[in-house]
Amino acid sequence: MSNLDQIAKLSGFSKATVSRVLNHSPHVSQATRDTIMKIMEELDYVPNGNAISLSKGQTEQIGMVTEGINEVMLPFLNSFVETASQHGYQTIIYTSGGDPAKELQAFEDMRRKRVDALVISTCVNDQALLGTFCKYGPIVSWQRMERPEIQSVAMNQYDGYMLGLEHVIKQGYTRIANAFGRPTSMNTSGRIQAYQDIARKYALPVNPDWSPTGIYSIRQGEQLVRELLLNPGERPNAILCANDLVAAGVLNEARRMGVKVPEELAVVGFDNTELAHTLGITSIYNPIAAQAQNAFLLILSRLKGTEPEQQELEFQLVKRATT
Amino acid sequence: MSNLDQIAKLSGFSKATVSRVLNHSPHVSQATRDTIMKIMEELDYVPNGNAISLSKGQTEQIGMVTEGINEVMLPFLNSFVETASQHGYQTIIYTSGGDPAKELQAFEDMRRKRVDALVISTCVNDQALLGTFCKYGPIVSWQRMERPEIQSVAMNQYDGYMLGLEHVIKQGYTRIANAFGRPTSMNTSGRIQAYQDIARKYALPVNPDWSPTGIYSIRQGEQLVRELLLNPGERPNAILCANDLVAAGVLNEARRMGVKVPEELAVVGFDNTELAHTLGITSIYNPIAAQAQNAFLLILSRLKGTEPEQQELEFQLVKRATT
DNA sequence: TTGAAAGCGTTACCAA
DNA sequence: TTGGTAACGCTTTCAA
Repeated sequence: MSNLDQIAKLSGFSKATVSRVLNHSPHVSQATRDTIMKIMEELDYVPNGNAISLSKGQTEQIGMVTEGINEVMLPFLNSFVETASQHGYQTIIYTSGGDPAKELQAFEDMRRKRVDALVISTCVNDQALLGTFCKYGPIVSWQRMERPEIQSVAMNQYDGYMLGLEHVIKQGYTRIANAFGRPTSMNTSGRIQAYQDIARKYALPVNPDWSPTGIYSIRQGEQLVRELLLNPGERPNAILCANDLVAAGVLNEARRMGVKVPEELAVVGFDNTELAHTLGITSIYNPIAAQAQNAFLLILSRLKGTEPEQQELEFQLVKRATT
Repeated sequence: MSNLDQIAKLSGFSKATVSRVLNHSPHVSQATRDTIMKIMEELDYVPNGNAISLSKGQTEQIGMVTEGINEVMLPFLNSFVETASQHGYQTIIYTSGGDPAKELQAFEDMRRKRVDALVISTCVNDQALLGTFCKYGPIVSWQRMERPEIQSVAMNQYDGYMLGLEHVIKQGYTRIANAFGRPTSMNTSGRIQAYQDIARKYALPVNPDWSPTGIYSIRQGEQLVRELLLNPGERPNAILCANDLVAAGVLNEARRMGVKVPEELAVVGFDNTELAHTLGITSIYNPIAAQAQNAFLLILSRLKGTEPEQQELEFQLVKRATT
């Protein structure tokens, strides 16, 4: 493997000049540039990325921290990787599997200069602790954060959830159950707030058993339906879900139990993924890919010290066969 | 930010000794180690990852090359990231979006020493070209490869597909259609071979229109069903699909058209993802997560020069409501 | 426009 | 067990 030193020696110029050619500096004569380029080609030269990173103090790599990769965050991940790559940045995946120590590894890696910045989705560590890492580089969160030092590209879940609530009420459903997600997240508290507000506004029957938290998966959705429908006492006639996976589980199990959807039970998903399309589930469109783009752009502006250019985003309700 | 030099000066020892403490060398007295460790803690010292990578000539990062991240490769990605992380390796995502130039970027990055190795799934560049990069580091493929220099953790698709074929035939279906995947992949040719063999064995009716290639997505599955069932002439009564996404599309559209599944049409998916479980689609279990583990272990053995420890894997048919 | 030399922060070899 | 010092391969500042 050839290096910059060899190119310099062979061409008769200094390392500095060769470096200038590499970095497209205008202060190199065309003749010199040509000579050096030719030799680079002959030797099949490629610059060593580690040396550049060490010298510059930047890696052009961004870490994405998450508990695990699932279908809901797929568009986020894809869009982020794509946008980053368009700007010459790479994305490193850090999955914690819910282990705080493992998650912290990603933040340590920013201190170690392995990544220039971090984008986080679901985090299990204390936010105050994570906030202390902000001095080592930009941290942007997909979820809404309590700590102001960690910027967020989250959208106001209150508005999105309200869209779903108003929709089912307009369709005549009143006994509304909610499968909420992570209990500690601000996304969830926004949704809970929306539900409370609308329950008060329309004087809906409220049953504490109808609003469990910590429901994320298909299986949990299936389980939830069994509990809600087999319980003695009044049944809900609409279920709003934390995401489309849960909605799929709910729909599936309800049908298996012989419950008619949407006649006896309305089901609303969230995120409007392909799954919702396939199964014909009414869902709330959440512009996730655009949020990922915003996340990268936010990081880039912090890295370059420029003004961030963000796009305005909004939720939309996509009505299908389950309501 | 403190560095190794400062630790050395403050402790009164040399950089070499400090480095030994960092790398848990046995040739350091306990007293020295304690002294140095204490100072490191006081200064909140962390080693610079780039400097280590440059010096060692290794980054402990592995690139994953793919056209895009979708539901089918999710378990592969998750399992790979997890396994790699257990061994102290990070995973960098390279998505090409089908652009050969972009895909090549990943391979260039291995030359540049940004990644120590590559794991590839679907590749759009010429395999002979990709093979030339083997001299820069290990390359392991998820798909079966024509080039022997690129190792593969693929399983013999012939066997897996045969499982599905024998199953539908045993259930009495004879007019079998196939939604094959990427036409140029060896995975697909293995499946085609299985179909041809079984068609001959049981003297099945073969219709060229019944075996299209290049079908990967839900939408394509929906489209395919329309073509197959609306065409004049004989209809197939079973469709084996390239993956569960396609099967979901097929099932969905068939039902929408009023075709009874499994009475009038059998549907078989591939990979046995959560989607197949949710929709009750018969599918062929493909131990994808274990393949990803094998892929990493193969890379690690090449990197360390040790003997690879691989686990034996096999397909299984999971019968559900669509056959 | 070009060059010399001092970083960047480690590791690894050879002596002591 | 420890230290001195040359790598590792590039960027950047200061002079010329």
